[in-house]
Amino acid sequence: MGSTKRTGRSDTRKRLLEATEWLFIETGYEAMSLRHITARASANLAAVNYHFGSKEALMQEVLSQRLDRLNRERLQLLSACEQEPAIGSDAAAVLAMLFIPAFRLSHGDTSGPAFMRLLGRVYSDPSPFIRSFLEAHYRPISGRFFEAFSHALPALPRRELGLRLHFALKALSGMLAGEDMQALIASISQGEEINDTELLARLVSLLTPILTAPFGTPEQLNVIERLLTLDSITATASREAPVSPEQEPLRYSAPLEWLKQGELAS
Amino acid sequence: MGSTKRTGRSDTRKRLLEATEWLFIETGYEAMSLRHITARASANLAAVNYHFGSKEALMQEVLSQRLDRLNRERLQLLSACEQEPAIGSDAAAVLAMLFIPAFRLSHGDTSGPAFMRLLGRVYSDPSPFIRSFLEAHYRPISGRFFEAFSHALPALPRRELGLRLHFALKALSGMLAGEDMQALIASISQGEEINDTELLARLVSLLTPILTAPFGTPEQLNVIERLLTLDSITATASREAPVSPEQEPLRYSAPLEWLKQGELAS
DNA sequence: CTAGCGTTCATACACGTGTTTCAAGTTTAT
DNA sequence: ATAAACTTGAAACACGTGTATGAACGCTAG
Repeated sequence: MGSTKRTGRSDTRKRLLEATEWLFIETGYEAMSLRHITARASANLAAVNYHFGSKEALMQEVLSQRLDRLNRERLQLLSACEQEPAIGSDAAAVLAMLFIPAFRLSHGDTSGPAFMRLLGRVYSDPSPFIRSFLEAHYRPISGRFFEAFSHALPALPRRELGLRLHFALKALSGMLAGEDMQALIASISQGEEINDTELLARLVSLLTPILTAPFGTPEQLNVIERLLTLDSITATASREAPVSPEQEPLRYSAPLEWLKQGELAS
Repeated sequence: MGSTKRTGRSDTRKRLLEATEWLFIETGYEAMSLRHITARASANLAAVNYHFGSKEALMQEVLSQRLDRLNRERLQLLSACEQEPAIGSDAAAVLAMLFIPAFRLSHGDTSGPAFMRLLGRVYSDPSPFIRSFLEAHYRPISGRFFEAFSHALPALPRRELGLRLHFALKALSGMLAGEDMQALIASISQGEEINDTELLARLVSLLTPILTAPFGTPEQLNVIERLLTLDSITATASREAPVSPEQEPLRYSAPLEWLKQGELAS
């Protein structure tokens, strides 16, 4: 019997966890107040301090529940692949090993596609608490995957690899954060009848070049140099004739993002 | 004489602007309180409301002063390049046109390398005010540059282009935000005697593949499929033997990021 | 039934936030 | 010098935050 001290039938603890997860996904850590959480969970304000002790402990519980399992399965997949050199030494494959468990968890689980949004939030939330939690919980997996990438890309200096990984993961998290990804997954995966394999391959193929792209070619260098001179010309030209000390304010109206522009003309 | 209503010699307005910019770069919008600002500027708390009216108006002034000029010069450079088809139809070159003015402003100006950090902050700050400001002030340039990219990559569907641009810019902003970029620019540009052209070419060559990479190849699809089966095997295996209902918490210690890992073994 | 324990409730605390007020000081112009 | 305009100063306001306190409730075991 006596497993934990918890005996009674009270689902308010679970309701608090769900409400917290939802609000975190929707608004982020700082903007998510205990009063919002308890209101959404139909619980009393003091309930969170009774069940968890503090806001941070609540959040820690939510994140651990989701991310620990994810990272554990990522490591399992990596271990399983390291036996097969054909896969283990392919940078795109290693990248996919980071994707696939997250992708599966976001599909099969009760949370549904919300899991991806949670990943995006937790990767991009600026709160110090979230950042330190993330760094802490990624400590065991970052080392192993760094070595895997290093093994798949032996020609790349380790410092350069670290830079590019940082780069690629930022791109990934930025991608997951917005609703764009959900829209993409939802519309494409059933609208245009693409299967999971193709969608995953597409995502991976967008990311891998960040890791494998060669340094600037001579032609690129020429283009850059040409642009630099052009830029200095136009810049000095505009400075010689400063139209107004109060630089004319750019007119603006409704928000419009890159993606929406792409949607316009399909 | 009567240009504006301002006559007196009071530099507290300028001090407020500088303190605001510094604190925003360092801590972000929400974490930057008016009391912090006025303390750092050696001004009274009421000064900001007297000179600007509100915290948002203060921030708007700071951002306009920096970003309006940047975007104006970006557009100038784009216009100058559209005359030359050899450059105007190269995706890497168009990407460089976004970089170069920012790069120059961060070098020549009094603000120094802080300008890059400001860009990173403003691109990644989650505050609704910052986001709407950004969307508003990028309205005039996003359209023109989208067309430029579309012209340079005619084979890419517009929707796909929007997706990839969103992707690439997220990666860029994530890059600028951290201190990694400053460390990179500082150490590399004078440590390893690389010139600005090479550094720019390197950054551009990391970003362009996101725009130009082909869709998943058949070999990639095979790899993904193999990984998917492997993943489902390991996942079900671990689910059949659930070690503990309370999943064992991953042990963690000091923070460690990808980049730092790369620095370790040079 | 009743004592005890786990849980919920309303309320209060101490603090930090952006904003406002109005008196005092300082410069500029008549 | 006197008046007007501009600028600073200290204090307070109303609000939202995370946390703490006891009293009341509900169930279950003795």
